[in-house]
Amino acid sequence: MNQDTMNRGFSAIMKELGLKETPKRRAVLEVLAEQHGFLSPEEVWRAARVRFKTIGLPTVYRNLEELAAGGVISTIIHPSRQLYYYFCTTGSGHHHHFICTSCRRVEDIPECTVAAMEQDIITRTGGRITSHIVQFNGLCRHCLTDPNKRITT
Amino acid sequence: MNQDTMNRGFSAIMKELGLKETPKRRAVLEVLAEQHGFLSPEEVWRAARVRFKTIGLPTVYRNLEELAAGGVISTIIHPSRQLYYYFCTTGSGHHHHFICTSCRRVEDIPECTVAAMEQDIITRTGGRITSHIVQFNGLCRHCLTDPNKRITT
DNA sequence: TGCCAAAGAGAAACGATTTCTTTTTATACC
DNA sequence: GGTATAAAAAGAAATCGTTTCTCTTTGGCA
Repeated sequence: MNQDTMNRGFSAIMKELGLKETPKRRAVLEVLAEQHGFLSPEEVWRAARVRFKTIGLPTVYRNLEELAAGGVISTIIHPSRQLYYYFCTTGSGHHHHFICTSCRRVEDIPECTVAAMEQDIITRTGGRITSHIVQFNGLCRHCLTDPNKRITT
Repeated sequence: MNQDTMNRGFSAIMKELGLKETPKRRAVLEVLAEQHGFLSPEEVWRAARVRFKTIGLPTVYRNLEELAAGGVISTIIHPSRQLYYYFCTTGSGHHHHFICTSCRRVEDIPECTVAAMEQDIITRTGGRITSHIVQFNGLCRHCLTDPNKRITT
């Protein structure tokens, strides 16, 4: 994804979500989009500070939250229960992931599988599902076959 | 589950896990077993303090963790990302849940569904799964049909 | 160009969870 | 039953990810 594509796409995204297009907000999104895997809020902050001498950690938290609420980025709950963020290139909409705890690679889980599971639960319990956490943690095939292929960035 | 059954079962559980059978540890387990739904560590602590004037919150945390590691109780990640605990009466082994965020009722999700999903991901990605979070949050049929049926304890 | 609500800075608070040190206690062995 | 020992617990304090607060700045529209 080149800089132009990114900028054009990001402007549209901000507009759609009714968010002002500020440099800080764009930076937060850019940092994530340039990344292979998921990042912690603090990691996003450190990367953003390279461009802006002053950018507050609360600003990063707020923007990550807003962008995640808008479905632009997705949240990853690490086994440590820390929250990480990931830029979904697979387009908009709710996602589920298989995350590599070693290299931080993220792979999509087909929505249909989750939808079927959800329908099964609704039928079985008679309840209503308001949200869910479906996430598989492990080692991707790259880390599995050759630990040196590990991406640490 | 009456007191006798509980005590006999609990002793065996402690022994199996190689844990000393202390009054505090038994209390933590009893508190959870007497409960309809999931509890926070602090709620367990408050309930346990009724029996013991002195029981530390760290003690509760430690015991909950040990018992969860042993598979005796299961963890629930609330949408707020707070950790809750739940005593599984469905026997040992890994479980998945549909939790009611209103009355705290917990219903099991059939393991087969999750297993199929896991196998699908392994085949598709070529990776290895080391852990997962599969949890559906919502309102159970009781809370859905009649909010007054809500169990708040 | 100026207005104004949204956004951000920086400091401070928050709160769940963990760590540390000392004391207590359950269990194994005599 | 008495004792050694390693696990367990108390209580206080630290940790640290996250949020809140107040004041200042700024993007977007009239």
